[in-house]
Amino acid sequence: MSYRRPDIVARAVEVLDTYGLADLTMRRLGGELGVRPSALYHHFASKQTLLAAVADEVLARGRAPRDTPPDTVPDGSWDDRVVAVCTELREAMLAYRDGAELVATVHAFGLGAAAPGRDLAAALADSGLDPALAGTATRTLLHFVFGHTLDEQTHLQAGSAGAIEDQPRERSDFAAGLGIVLDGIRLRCRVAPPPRG
Amino acid sequence: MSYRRPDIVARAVEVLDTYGLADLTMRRLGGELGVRPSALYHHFASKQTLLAAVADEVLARGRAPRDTPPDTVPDGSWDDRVVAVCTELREAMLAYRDGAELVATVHAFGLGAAAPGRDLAAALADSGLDPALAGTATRTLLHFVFGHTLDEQTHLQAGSAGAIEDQPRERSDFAAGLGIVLDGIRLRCRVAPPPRG
DNA sequence: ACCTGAACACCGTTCAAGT
DNA sequence: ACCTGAACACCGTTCAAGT
Repeated sequence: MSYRRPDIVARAVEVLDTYGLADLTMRRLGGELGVRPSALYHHFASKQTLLAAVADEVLARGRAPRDTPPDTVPDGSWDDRVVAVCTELREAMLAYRDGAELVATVHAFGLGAAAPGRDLAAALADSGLDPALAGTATRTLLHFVFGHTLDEQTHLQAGSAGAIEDQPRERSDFAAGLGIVLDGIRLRCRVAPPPRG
Repeated sequence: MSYRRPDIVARAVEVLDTYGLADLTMRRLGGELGVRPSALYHHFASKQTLLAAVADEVLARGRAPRDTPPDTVPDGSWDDRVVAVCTELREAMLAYRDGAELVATVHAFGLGAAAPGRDLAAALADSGLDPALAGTATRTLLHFVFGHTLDEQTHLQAGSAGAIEDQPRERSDFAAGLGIVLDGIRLRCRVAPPPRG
């Protein structure tokens, strides 16, 4: 049974948060679990597969509890939902050391971390945009959130001293950047020209 | 004299393009140069420093020849120049295997690849945007170009077979995504409402 | 100044063999 | 089914010693 997989992933999250992504090695994780590194290959085909599972776990933990059942249509306007998904994604990655680097890498290589993209696509499906443009918009939003949060976390972790005054600047920068992308999208989903005044 | 540094970087670009970023190791590069790996540490303090130099070389080679002297104000409207810088950045990274991964990583860690950011900031300085927003806009554009091109190059290199039909789809997707971000920026730099008609 | 030789402290992955 | 033991083919980096 794949019954120990969750335990291995949970330990891997601990190692990630404590020592960083560079020190999350198969040998170190094995040592932490009291097991030879080769034993891990009975549960995961490769290190990349393991990292994908860790990225998905980080995202799952950062997911706000939804009071609506899974197959209910989410409430709120499509753009409010886009902001919610992007904000949640950023916060999920910031919650663990090197979280942004891990999730962005796993996503870039197509191994996992696909949930935020699905959520964004679902929200944009209600925007009235044609499917091709909605796909472009989804990817553009993801690139923004990944890129911004990677920068933010790198700078945050670089100087633990100056982190106190960097945090608010970056926080508003996230909102401002997201606003830029979102307005560009909004401009394309009105069939009629925007109302003047 | 640092007279061999350019030779080392040139060889490193060859190794990158032939074998990929994962195989661009100090040991392999040393072997390619007929030298022990430890000899490289007389020219570069670390592998990261070397990679930064390689990234800057890739960007320099992709730079279109400018017929204007360095300290001349570039011609064209600010947004045309933004499109030019982003297009050139994408093409420079696509010109070498794993170019996007290399340049994006070096930039994220703040080790190099700073020229495109400077060029974008210079263009946006003429947009009438206030400096803080211009900084946000610069970073948002960079995140888009890095993220898009990383995706594009990964998919391009994954299937060499289907690359023929993927290329045009991605090419127009780049223009479309850039258009979204650029329109969001334009919306913020008009003090007066846009002229109707 | 530039490079060698040799070492240090690691990696991911495979696989026969044990239980 | 799950893990050990041992190996294979590598890493980045340091540093005394050579020329």
